[in-house]
Amino acid sequence: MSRGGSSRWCPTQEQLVILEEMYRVGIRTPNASQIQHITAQLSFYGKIEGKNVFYWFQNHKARDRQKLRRRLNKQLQLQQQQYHYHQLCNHYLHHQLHLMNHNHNNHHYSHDFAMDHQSLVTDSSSSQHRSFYNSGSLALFPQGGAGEASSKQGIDYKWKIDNTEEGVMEKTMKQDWRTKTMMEVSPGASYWPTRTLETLDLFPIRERLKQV
Amino acid sequence: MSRGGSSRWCPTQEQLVILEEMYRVGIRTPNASQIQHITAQLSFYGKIEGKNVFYWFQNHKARDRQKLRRRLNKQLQLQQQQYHYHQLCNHYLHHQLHLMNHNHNNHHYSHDFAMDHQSLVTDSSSSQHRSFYNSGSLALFPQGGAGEASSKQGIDYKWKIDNTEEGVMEKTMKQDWRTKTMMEVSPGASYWPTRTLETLDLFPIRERLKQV
DNA sequence: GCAAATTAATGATTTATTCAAG
DNA sequence: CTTGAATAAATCATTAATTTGC
Repeated sequence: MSRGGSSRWCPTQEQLVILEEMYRVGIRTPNASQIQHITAQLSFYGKIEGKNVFYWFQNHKARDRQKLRRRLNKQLQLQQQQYHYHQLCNHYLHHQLHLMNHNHNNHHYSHDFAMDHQSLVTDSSSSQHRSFYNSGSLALFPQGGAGEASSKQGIDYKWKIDNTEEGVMEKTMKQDWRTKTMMEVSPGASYWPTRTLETLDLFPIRERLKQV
Repeated sequence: MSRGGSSRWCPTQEQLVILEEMYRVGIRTPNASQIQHITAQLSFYGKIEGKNVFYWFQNHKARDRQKLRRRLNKQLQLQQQQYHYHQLCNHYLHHQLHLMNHNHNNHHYSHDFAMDHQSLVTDSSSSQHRSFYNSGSLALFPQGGAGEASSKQGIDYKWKIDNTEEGVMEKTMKQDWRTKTMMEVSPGASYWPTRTLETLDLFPIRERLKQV
């Protein structure tokens, strides 16, 4: 835009201060009448339109969230980086020992901890080492050589997960896995929860509540 | 269910520890094959089915979010309660003074700060006092008696906002202000953003990027 | 100092996702 | 399952900060 003013609203400092204050005390998505009020009042301090107020709250909210998310992600990454291999090992061992002492009612353990410990870093078939710290991925399960229990089911999978941040995680996993599952899984496995026949909800027990 | 076991899966502590660890490092919504792997591996520690794994992640994720939200709400509430009236006053005054000194390029101020300060607590027409702290609401704007600038636009609104928590706020504001606004606002005001004609995006300049 | 060049902020739009009603 | 309202996310675009070479 050439004549008149600039092509976009440029809030005066007073307007900004007040908007920020309103945001701080909780306003996030003002409705029409609120926007009208705000606009009217802020016009005291300079040219302003309703859309400016609307957009300002939209953007401020979004960028607040963004900042928060970035902080959290950075923190997570740090935590995970600082979580060195031997700490994980110790943690795992500790739990195993603990459980050894307290949870003997259901199961018997035929494997030894040296094996478990080893399996955290070593691929038993290839002897290729990867540390959690360097690879950014993590092997959680004991692998192979566990005798009866393990061989009974032929468990030999290696389980690796990407150590990516939450945001990406959430994004890439948004698919209806249930339909996918039905295609992928061998039909014999009673894998999927047996659903009761869908009946119409003629008389809902109670109204759907918003979670807080 | 009476014979066999209990009617629902009761995770062993090992299973729980591993599930929690997997959750901690980022797994949220495992897909079919992931669930198969997890189930197979966890069956080493006790009876378990795929649906158990599926439901566990579903529930854990949901309850995590819930917890987070509650914490945030509580914090917000606390912050707002601790924000005493006189602090707000000082803050406001401070900014006004600051702006007095640094922002004279755009506007002229014909009202004095004693008035502004006063207006924070006093309704000029009724002399009835309310503190922010006691009423849970907040008056941000100078009121009346501002001479030229104010009378020029006939600004005399009193602006009060509910000091409720985020959740409630969000609830009551769910309406498209744009359509509403068009109905409510006097037609003369160039209030709504002038949209350029929409053209089809036949050849997107570049792929859409994900935010990090 | 200062003005072009570069970068960071942020106002404005568009696109995608979510949620619920029909 | 479809649709509409509402909102969040992503992106575009302009302005302010900042840097840089003189």
